[in-house]
Amino acid sequence: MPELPEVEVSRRGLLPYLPGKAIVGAIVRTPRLRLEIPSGLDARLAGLRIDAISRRGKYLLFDCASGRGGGWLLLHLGMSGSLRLVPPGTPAQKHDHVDLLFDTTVLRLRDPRRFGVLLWHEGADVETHPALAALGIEPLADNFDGDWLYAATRGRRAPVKPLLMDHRLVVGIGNIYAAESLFRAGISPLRGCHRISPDRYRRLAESIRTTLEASIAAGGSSVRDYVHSDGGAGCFQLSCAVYGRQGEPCPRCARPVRAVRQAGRSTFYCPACQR
DNA sequence: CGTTACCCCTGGAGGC
DNA sequence: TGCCTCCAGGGGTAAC
Repeated sequence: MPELPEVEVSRRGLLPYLPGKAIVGAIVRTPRLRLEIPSGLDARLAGLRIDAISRRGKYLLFDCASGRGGGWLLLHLGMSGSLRLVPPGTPAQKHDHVDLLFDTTVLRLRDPRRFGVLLWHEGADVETHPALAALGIEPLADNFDGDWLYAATRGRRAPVKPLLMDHRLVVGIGNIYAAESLFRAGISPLRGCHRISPDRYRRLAESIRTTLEASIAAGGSSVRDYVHSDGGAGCFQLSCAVYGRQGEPCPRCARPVRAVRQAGRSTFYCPACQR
């Protein structure tokens, strides 16, 4: 479920509760996620304090670097991961793999498909961690714009959609927001990135930014619910224009939305509105 | 470089 | 009711 907006909404949902709190311990029920959770996490975390929670791409970064033996907790929610805050003693349900224990609350990670990742980085310089070092630009950063995209795609010929989803180039854009951003920009997902003008790249960068920001804002309206409930509220708050709508009328021209397969993923677009 | 296939996992939907 | 196949919002690797 999580692309950048969902991760950011989760982060904001935790901000009122966790920073400044001491970690009492950790319970790892299932060490085998996509990568193995480092052993001894409980001993390593106990006594550390979470000073801040940041985000890099789809990674949530818990800054526990201030104390002796401190470092950073890196969390990727994969395809099906979600976080919730529950009262201490709340029984774990199926797929509740990890608890971070605080004195008055528990941060619980649920991830049915176990494509998530939970890693520990010793020391303060988290950006050097291998999972983060090769990541591309943040699409909500000030220096991300059409000119940047245009320059970054010179010398490449791949279709634009798989490129948008390549986190070595731009982070955080998954299958849904790639499709929605391209629809808003009027660009075909099949178009080679070398055949898009600077003007159209500007429009695309703007579409990416506004799509992500609108989604965060929509999820943000129910941040508490997202983190505190056991439902998926916070996702899908914005209806999609083309994603998942194969055969349905395009919201702009009413011709049927088409589905194709690119790089092993479903792509939805309007062949009339997107060129 | 770009594309494809396959891997990690579970669960839901739909066909029979 | 079961059993089968396909699909899913992520990402890594290897092969061609």
